[in-house]
Amino acid sequence: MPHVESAGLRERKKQRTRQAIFAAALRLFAERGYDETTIADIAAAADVSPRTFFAYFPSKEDVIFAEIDDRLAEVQQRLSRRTPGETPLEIIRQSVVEVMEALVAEQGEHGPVQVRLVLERPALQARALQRMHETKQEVQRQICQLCPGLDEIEAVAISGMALGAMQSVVIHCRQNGLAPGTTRTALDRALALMERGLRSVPALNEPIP
Amino acid sequence: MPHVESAGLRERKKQRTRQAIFAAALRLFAERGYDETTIADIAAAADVSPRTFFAYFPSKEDVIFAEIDDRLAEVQQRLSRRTPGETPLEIIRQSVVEVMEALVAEQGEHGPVQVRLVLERPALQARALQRMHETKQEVQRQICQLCPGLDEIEAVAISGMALGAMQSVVIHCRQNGLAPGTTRTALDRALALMERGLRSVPALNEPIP
DNA sequence: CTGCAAAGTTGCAACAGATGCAGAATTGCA
DNA sequence: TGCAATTCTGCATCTGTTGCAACTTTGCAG
Repeated sequence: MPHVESAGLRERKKQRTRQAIFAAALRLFAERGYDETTIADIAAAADVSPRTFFAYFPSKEDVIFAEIDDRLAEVQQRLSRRTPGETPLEIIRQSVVEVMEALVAEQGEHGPVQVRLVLERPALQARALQRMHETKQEVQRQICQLCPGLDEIEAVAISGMALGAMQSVVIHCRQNGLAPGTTRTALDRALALMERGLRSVPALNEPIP
Repeated sequence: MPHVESAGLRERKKQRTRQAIFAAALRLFAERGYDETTIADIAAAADVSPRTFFAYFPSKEDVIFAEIDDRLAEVQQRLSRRTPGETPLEIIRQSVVEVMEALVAEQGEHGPVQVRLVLERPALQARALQRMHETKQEVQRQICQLCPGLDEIEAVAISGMALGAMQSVVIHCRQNGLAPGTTRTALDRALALMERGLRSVPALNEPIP
């Protein structure tokens, strides 16, 4: 019998096929655009039948989101393993930063294409926002667990606030083509603002003429 | 020539047809569910041809969102007309409350069905979140215009924070079946939290054991 | 009242995404 | 080598969506 190693030839072949479909799809998306690429095109380029595509990805959208979803799931896992000694606020800050890093990671040659497609196709953007909302709920659950003294509504508000600010900052930086480092700085400023509160911003508290 | 009055028989008839399609669709969605209702079903129930459906709504989803979109557009319009004397912070608060009220308004007999569908169908939820994001950007633009002394990143963060908190609170209240009044109270608490800042919450700033 | 042009409606054909099903091909292992 | 499980494939089908051309209704001028 085969050992743990690579979990069998069968499994490896499956991974190779999946990767072939993924690579073919992203290449075609980059060349002709998302809507202009059909499942049949992708299947042909990956040398499988159109029907087989759906054995690997539940939908066309999922080709783009599979990786991002994996990374977000990983972050969500990590959220539950916290070392003592930190304050909840520090943990929230750290969580938000980690989620951001999972989102802006542009792995390999396809990352930039994924990001561009999500930003310009409303349907894909909608799905990304939904995934973000799931993450928000996960963060909220963690906050509730971490702070028994905190009302549930407050936990909801805090997670919504933190992830909402992050989401807007990331999208804004992306759309304006800012460098990744700039995004991180912007996020830090946003989080600082959240911690200090809006009352601390003079520009917001002076009556307008 | 016809006067302003009802803008002609033609227009009135169009409105009636639109309403018929809308009502038929919502009734069928409530009875059998969204996915289980086809365009053909809706058209038959509204006594028009399936092709005509698309002359009134660009897609099946739009039957559910047309009204909400209208209300949100109206709120966005109102954002730009502000009376002097208020502080930007007061205006932000007011804007957020107005957006919320546009979202939770359950007009007529179909409102509750719309809300339920959006909450339980991921695809519809995704679209709702996307619309919310557009509103966020509109609020951001207003903040920028209102506070010339404010950095753009900060405006982005503030709108993301405010609308993000509101969004989470509304969804949370909906999913737990809380009364509308409770939602308003919860939103007020969330906004207060945002104004004071997270540093003001003791539970967040004590190290966990 | 009548006819014409504009606006609205409809059927038809076509395409793409998605799904169920059954048979063919492949793989793992005894 | 052969069997059983797994995977791949073709086929039929359904649904949403769009373009097109023909048909019908409506508004209005003469």
